[in-house]
Amino acid sequence: MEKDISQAVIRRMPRYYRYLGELLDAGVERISSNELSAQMKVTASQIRQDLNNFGGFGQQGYGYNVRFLYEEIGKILGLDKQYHIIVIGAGNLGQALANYVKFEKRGFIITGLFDVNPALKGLSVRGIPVRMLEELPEFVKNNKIDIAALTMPKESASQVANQVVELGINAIWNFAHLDLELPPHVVVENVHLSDSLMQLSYNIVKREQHAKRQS
Amino acid sequence: MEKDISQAVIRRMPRYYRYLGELLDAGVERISSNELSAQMKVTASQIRQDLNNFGGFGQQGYGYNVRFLYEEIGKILGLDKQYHIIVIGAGNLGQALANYVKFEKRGFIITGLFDVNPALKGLSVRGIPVRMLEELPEFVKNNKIDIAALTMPKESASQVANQVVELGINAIWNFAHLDLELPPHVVVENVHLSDSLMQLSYNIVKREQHAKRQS
DNA sequence: TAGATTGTTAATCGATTAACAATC
DNA sequence: TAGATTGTTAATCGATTAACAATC
Repeated sequence: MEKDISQAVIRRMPRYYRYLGELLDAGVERISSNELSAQMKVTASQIRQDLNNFGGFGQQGYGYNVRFLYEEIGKILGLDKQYHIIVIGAGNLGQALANYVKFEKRGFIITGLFDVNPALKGLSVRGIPVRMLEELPEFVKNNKIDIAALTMPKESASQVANQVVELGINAIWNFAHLDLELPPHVVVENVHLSDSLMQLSYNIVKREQHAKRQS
Repeated sequence: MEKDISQAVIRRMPRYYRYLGELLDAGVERISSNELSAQMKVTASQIRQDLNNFGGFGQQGYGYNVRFLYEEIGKILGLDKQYHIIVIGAGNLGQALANYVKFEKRGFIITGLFDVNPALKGLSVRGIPVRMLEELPEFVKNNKIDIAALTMPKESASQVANQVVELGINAIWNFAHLDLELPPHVVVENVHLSDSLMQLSYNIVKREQHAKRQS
């Protein structure tokens, strides 16, 4: 059994993917770890180490073929597959996800939108009708769903997460501000916007203290 | 000059803050690093080390006073101050931020909403009117703004970021999917939703490979 | 072949965990 | 005072960087 790749490496992969995509769009054919290092402001050593966790994608004396590396990283990230997503919570955030066309290009297809608010009945976002939450079991039975995005208030998130897992969905993109406790086979990715905002305010305060110390 | 505290520690602070807030709401008065460790699923050692970066908040033989520690972490994160935020890009995501009342409780006040789309003229979210982007310089001159949240498409993000910095705003909450290149005094916090989604799909693929190997 | 650049091993640096003396 | 638990030092572990032999 091969060793697990560290989360630090995984977090960097989408960024490599993005830079390579831009190079590809710009018509660049090959790139060395050194050139990429300069653009991305990470060490060339780190780039080579990171990539070699997954295999040898380059060639001595040449560097990396941009298109090839782009596609390989895409495969590593699972972007060669399709994922059907339901969004639970059809407020602004849920609608924002449903509207974000870029996701579809990468194989993430928003298939359903759910809410408990009857006022949203009849609303449809990019052709996807908002369904009432009680229709969820039936819907999941009839449609292969890979991911549930939770964009409802945190009060109901825990319960809905359990329900979703019981219905056989094993991957959750969690925007609710709490830690979900779920069976180990369930993959959870958290987006905690308020944590992010607090990191920002920490850095603002730090900068101001720093400035004060200077003077 | 004291040493910089590592980003790893900073990223964990909002989570401590959240758990302590919940303990406070639950009426818990004191907690030991060991009890907290069990709840948060991190080591007690890490909790003590993290906190002692900022000072000794506990007491031997007693543990930590929940309310005191909660408030101290709040101060560390700068939550004892107010921040005025403008959101540039009044699409679903921008509206979601403007609507998120929880932020206000922590001192983050959405003060303005901007967009280039004339169709949004007249719209108002939680009493905040959507203004046209050309009104931005005037608005920033007349209002003290601390943070600009960028929720517009990435194509214009770089240019708007530069403008915002020129107008004297030195903190950016960046939702656009690109790396902003700004002067070093500007604090940037990125939220890259598609990176997050790719990490999720990576973990889905990993789990499936794992399951296959088992069988 | 000579030059360039990878893949990979070794060295360093930093972060996490363990241990325990200090002290409430 | 005895017991509990912190604050902090030391040990371990892991991640990053440097160096260089392999090789295109």
